[in-house]
Amino acid sequence: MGRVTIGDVARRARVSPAAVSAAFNDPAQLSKTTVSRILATALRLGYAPNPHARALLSRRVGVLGVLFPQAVSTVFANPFFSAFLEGVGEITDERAVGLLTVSPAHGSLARAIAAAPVDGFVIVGLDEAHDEVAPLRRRGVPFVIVDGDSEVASSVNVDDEAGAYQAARFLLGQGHGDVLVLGFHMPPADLHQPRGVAGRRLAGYRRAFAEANVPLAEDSVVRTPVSLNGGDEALEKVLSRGRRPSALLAVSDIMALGAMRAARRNGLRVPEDLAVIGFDDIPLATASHPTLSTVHQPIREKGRVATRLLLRELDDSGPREQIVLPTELVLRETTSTGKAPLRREKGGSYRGRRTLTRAAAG
Amino acid sequence: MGRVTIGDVARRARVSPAAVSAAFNDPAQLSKTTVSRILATALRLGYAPNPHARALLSRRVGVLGVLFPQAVSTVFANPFFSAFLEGVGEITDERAVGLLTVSPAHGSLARAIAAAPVDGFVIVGLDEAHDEVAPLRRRGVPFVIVDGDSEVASSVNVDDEAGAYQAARFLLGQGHGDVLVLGFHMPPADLHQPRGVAGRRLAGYRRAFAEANVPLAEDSVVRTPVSLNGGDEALEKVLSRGRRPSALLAVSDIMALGAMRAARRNGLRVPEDLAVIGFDDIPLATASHPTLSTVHQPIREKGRVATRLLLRELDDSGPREQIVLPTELVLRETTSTGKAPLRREKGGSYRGRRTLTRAAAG
DNA sequence: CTGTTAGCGCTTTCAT
DNA sequence: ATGAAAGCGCTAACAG
Repeated sequence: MGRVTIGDVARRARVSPAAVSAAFNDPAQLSKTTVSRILATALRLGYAPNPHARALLSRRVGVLGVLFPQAVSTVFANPFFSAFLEGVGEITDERAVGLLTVSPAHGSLARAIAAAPVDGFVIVGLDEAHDEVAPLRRRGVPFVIVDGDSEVASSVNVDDEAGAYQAARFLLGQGHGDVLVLGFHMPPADLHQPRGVAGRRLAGYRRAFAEANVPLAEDSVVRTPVSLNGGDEALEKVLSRGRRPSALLAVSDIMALGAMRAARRNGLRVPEDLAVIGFDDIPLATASHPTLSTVHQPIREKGRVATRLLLRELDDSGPREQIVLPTELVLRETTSTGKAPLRREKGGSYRGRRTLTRAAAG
Repeated sequence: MGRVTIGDVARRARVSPAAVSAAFNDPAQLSKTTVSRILATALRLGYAPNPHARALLSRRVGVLGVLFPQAVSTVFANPFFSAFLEGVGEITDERAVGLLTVSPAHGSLARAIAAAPVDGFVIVGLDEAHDEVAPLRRRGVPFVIVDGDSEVASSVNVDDEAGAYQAARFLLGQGHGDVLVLGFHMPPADLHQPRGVAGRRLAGYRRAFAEANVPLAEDSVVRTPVSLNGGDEALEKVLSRGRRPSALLAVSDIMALGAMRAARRNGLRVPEDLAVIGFDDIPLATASHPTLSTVHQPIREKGRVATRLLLRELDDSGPREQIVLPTELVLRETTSTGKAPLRREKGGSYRGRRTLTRAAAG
């Protein structure tokens, strides 16, 4: 029952620990017979190398961390993150490395980060400058930022502003007067100056409203958690106050889907009574009924790109890059007016890659 | 840039490495002034303890592994797993431990398992006797089996057979003659004797068919991947062959949702032309339109229970348990006939807990 | 209260 | 082709 160590195997096989190590890692340098004898005893004794000891020495664990700004349980409730993790998983699977999800949770994020046995981090939704990121830098653990600002670290973002702008402009162009906006729930401190993704999407909406000369009243922007229930309850509350918006912009598809459930429950038909445009284009957007119009962003691709960037940095200490992926308005049934054919409209630009030379980070 | 170690801090602070260690882990045993001096130098130098060294000594990393039988990218494509991970995450967050997902992937599962820096494993969809589980036992890493058979390890399952039976019986009771079954895609070897969840759900369906004296033809059971597209393509193919089933039983909600998409595309109305019952009761089942009738299983609860069981085993070396959670047929709109009120039917039983005494397991 | 000593389990020179 | 010895970074005993 007590864990069997390399020493135990060595003793039983009448060789040195070094020989056992070699038998596992570089069999060529041992004679065939010793190797097989060692392997046999190892098997018989049920020996498995201790990953921690190995990692301590090799400075490699074969694990990539993914850092979320929210509790793990909330993260998995949002298909956006699932899709993102699919992308990450494609690469980690291919490279046979594990995937460690870390989140703020009960204890402090800082502690969790500091203690995480990983070779590198993909950080989602946090700016490089964020306090939580400091311990990583301290530990000298390489990281890539996703959906957040960065100057020196590599990062992957999408053109949120342009996508949001397209969505709002389309709705306004249809003549909708009362548009309800479902935004990200956020700490009060950030409310008047939302940063990152939340800020960019809202800014896109606002630009369209401004251009169309339609005022966007403060009570038309409802902050709500990124979940089915979040969207559902947000619309429910608005409807219960007697307001009847004719269109809805949601910063996330899952919110939009939740809102549609509330709409249906309240006897509103989509899109006739309520036009809806989401954001993300999660796989379910095409499986809902009616199918969801939304701002497409390449979610899986985002995960793949970020992971490759990180892995490359780990392997080659390659250069840092800031990447911005395009967004695109996809019109489906929740905005269809009569029998008009569905349209696709090119959204954000692919700004190309700015490659930075290695900076004095970390 | 070179990582700073405890020794560096000790030297600069003019104390011993042990003092530095104490300053971090048990400040009480040091004088206040020394502690703050040490902490200050640590901060200045950018010191962070090395998790591997720490784990090597303490035999604790603060990470729980979750082992899936499929590639990570497939796993995250199935909301069932997301919901399960939500449950797991609730507990790991609470206890401030990380969550490492490991999957077969490119490299061998065995290697991945052996090398994973975790304190314990939640194993999903693999029997205790499975070959892949051996290395764990060898390493002496505690684990809990979910959705799989086990004799000595703790396990969490639901009453698949009973749930499936209820679903099939209901459909058959409605007089459906041509029922299509969407089953789990599986390796050819297992086809004629499916094990575990796949076997139990199919067995439940079969029992209902047998009782109703309706033959279940082999070509009425279509094996398909557990995903939106899997279900979509499966039904598409059947329809394209000219067959028009009046009802569909899917072993997974996500398949059912995919099939509904295919049905809609082919002009079939649900439930009028095609009644549908899924399995799992993922959150989306209530957000789809029409809402999905399904066999409810407490997915998040399953994740929570399994994780608590594992944690308890790690902490107390507590006793092993085999737990079976109940299932329940939930009738929603995809089986509604006319205006009949929705029904709930109690399904599987909560068999209670068999508590095993500690067995001689690795 | 603080410092010294001795490993945790493994790999890696460097001899043999 | 094989073994001995040193040490990765940290902490747990013990002494001082």
